[in-house]
Amino acid sequence: MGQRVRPTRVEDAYARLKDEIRTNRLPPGFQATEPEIAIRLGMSRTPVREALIRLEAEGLVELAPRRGVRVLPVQADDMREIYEILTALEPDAAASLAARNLSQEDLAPLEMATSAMEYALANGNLDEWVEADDRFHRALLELQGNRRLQNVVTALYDQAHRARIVTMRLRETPQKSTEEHRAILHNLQLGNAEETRRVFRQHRERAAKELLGILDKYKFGQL
Amino acid sequence: MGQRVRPTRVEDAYARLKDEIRTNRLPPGFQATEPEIAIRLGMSRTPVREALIRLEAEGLVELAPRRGVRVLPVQADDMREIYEILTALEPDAAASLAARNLSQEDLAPLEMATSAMEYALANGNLDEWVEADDRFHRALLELQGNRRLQNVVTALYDQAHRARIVTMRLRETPQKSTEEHRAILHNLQLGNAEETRRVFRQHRERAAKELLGILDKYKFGQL
DNA sequence: ATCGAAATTTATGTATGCATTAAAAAATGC
DNA sequence: GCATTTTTTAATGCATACATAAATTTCGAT
Repeated sequence: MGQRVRPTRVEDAYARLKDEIRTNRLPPGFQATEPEIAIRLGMSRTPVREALIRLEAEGLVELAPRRGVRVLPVQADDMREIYEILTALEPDAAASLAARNLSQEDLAPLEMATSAMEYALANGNLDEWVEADDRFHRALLELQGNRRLQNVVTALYDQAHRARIVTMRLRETPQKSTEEHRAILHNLQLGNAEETRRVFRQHRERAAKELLGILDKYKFGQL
Repeated sequence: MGQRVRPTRVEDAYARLKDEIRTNRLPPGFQATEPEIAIRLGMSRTPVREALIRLEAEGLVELAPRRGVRVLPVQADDMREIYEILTALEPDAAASLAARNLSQEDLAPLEMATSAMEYALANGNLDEWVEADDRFHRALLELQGNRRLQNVVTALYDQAHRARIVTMRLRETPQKSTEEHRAILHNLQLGNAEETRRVFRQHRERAAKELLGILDKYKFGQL
């Protein structure tokens, strides 16, 4: 299979930093210099720098000229931008997938993710719910196949993920959202492209509205 | 204004390489090692490397383990991916712009780009036509305002640009395409969101079909 | 001539060194 | 005290050094 290459330090730095950012352990606004990060990760500045360039390209950090790296905040306006794009992209992708009339087997990853969401919801496990939600959307993209689309959407998810973690606790339980996922899956199974698109679009628009409402309401200065 | 910082070598390397790739002076499939590029650009490997990482993130080159950099080809499948995304994004963006009922003045950049296309078409200046077309789409995005959307679409344009240059010569004159731009602009002026979306979507779908037809027909092994 | 092993070359990943210059701190004058 | 200048500190951009390992060539044996 894919020749196992020994992981490089750059990859390590990239993965670790990205994970810490995604999970808010390196919170928005966090700032540090290259040497500081290098020491923390136990390597020289070179691989750290290269990892940071990648993270910057993905929109997770900003490399300020003399102040080092800053983890970018995700504020209401950012989420507006992100959801605007997702609302345009995902329903289309789902519709094209529905048109392909996939087998139950092909759709299994979506079925599993949906069930996991329902299960997590029933148990009030919000973190797990968010993860399952993520899996659903990623699996859908993978099935759809457009690699560039996957990259674009994934990058946006990674940016939005942090805000979602925080707002998760400030909203009602995601009952509605879970039902919508089930409905999307149902329409994918039926191969109903137009209805899939409609339901998905509505899902995104409702979710965006809800999330933005919370962000505006609580006015996170630096989220 | 934005404090003029002396351009760094990384920026220089990035800009030069990107331009050479965009214009096919570094054609798809071109391959070189880091030291080779460094010598060509008159700098050490370090800034070259950092520029290459950026270009890789943008999907223009591939950093193969031991073979150095390779300029990525843009084949039919790639264009299919790119146009699928653009078809989902741009019509939506245009529609949201139309809904804002912009003034003639605001729309001036689009007017100028459209006129330039018509002029270039009349004079059979295809290179200029492509550039004006590019300006139209970029101006529209800028007006629309979503920064992330701009980045995503711009990156896709940069990838597609090279294929467009080549196929330009193998197709009929872009009469139809030019008219469609005029129609899009017209609907933006009228503030007709739904019709703007429809016309734009049709524009994208027709353009994609045409371009893919040419790519499939001529079967560019390595474009 | 053909194959395989050993030697050589060289691209990469990473560390380190260093000049430049921004920022912070200290010192000076009012 | 407060503002201003000087000094010090230290972060970055870039060059260079170097170990490792892949690729290539050389060489020898059959």
